[in-house]
Amino acid sequence: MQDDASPAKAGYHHGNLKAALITAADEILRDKGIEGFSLREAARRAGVSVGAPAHHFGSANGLLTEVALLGYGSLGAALNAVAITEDPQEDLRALALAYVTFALDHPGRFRLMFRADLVNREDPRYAESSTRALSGFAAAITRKPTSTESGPMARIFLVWSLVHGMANLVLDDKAKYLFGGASPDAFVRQVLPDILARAWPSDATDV
Amino acid sequence: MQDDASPAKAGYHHGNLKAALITAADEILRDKGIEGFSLREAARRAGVSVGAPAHHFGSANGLLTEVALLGYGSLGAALNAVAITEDPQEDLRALALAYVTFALDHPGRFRLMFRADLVNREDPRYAESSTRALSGFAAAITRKPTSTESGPMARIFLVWSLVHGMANLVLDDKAKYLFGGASPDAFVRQVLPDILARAWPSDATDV
DNA sequence: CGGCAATCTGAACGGTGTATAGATGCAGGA
DNA sequence: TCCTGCATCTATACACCGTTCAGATTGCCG
Repeated sequence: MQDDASPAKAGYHHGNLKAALITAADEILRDKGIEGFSLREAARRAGVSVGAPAHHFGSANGLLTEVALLGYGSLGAALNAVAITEDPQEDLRALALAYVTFALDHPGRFRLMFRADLVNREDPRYAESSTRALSGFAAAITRKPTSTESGPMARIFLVWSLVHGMANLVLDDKAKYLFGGASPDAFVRQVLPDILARAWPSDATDV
Repeated sequence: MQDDASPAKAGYHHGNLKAALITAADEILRDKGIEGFSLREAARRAGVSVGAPAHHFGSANGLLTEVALLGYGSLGAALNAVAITEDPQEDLRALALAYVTFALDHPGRFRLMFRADLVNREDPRYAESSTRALSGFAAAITRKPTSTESGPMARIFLVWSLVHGMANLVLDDKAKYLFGGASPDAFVRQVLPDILARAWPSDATDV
């Protein structure tokens, strides 16, 4: 993605503006978060005029949709990088940690991915991209024996809710009200693993 | 709050502008959501010039902080309205349902309450207001026996994460990818109670 | 009843997204 | 090789936004 951003040729025609704008937008998200994003700054970083992005993306929504799709790709990669063990509970703990870590490492991307007002979910790639990102969770949950007769969707929803809630609370710096003034990063590294180990012990049979 | 908004006197001086602006802002959140809010429109709805709010709140941040504090008050009221039974698990299910229902009934307020960039958390009333709102959860969790030796803070964090994650996923219309195209409202009324019953059965001893 | 301080106005500045008319230059056909 | 069509990009304009500030207004207190 980095290389795609370099102009194929300098001059009136950028040569690779679409990719350059996507990269620029992603970098703004990294630098200033989702609230610091502006279409004009993306154009500025790509070295083009304010109206140029409209031709490729129609609107800011169109550009951010592309970034969100990349975001789901990177989340999926982060989750798939978690080694699969023979203990589904262990896998769930590792996936949960990876999920929260991703949110903390890429807060801009993560927040964008869930913003229905900024991302065009009608894009046919959206459902596929977001579903694939969570396929690791789905697999671990289906592999995991359960004592309840809950359907797989209900179980996925519960697990997803838990990790998504943890990610959001930590990202919004709400955990500090419960665990002292520890930084979000320290919390995830030092406290969260313990919490997960007790939430999903390897000998449990819940959900 | 509604009555506080009516001007004590018409004329150059509004008479009760501070309360009127808070009401106007809350109504904008109800009508157009957090992204549709603007300080200028709040001034417009209160029938006052664009610079008037600055005197009372300093900035948009200051006004929204007041609205967020009211929001935590209304969330606390919604949670405290849940009847306390002799079954802590039953209480947790009712609280969870109330939490998600509140988020769905007041999406603008709910989203604002967790926006660190829009709300001044240094305000001394903030910590008190948000802690009190969740006191019902804390009480139910402390009353609930557990088989693990997790600390109360860890247990609160887990429960809060679960309900907060559910609220956010439903609010962001993500549940539909798991449970067909059911509207968020229908999901909360028809599907969620079942899910909660299986997540926190009355005879369980987890978390 | 006079003056002070709180309150509010109105205009200005720099920022935003979007629309549109016109300039530019690449690519492919004659 | 020329040249024409079309995709691409520029520049400008418009309507918003938050914040600031000098000045007008008025309630209130001495």
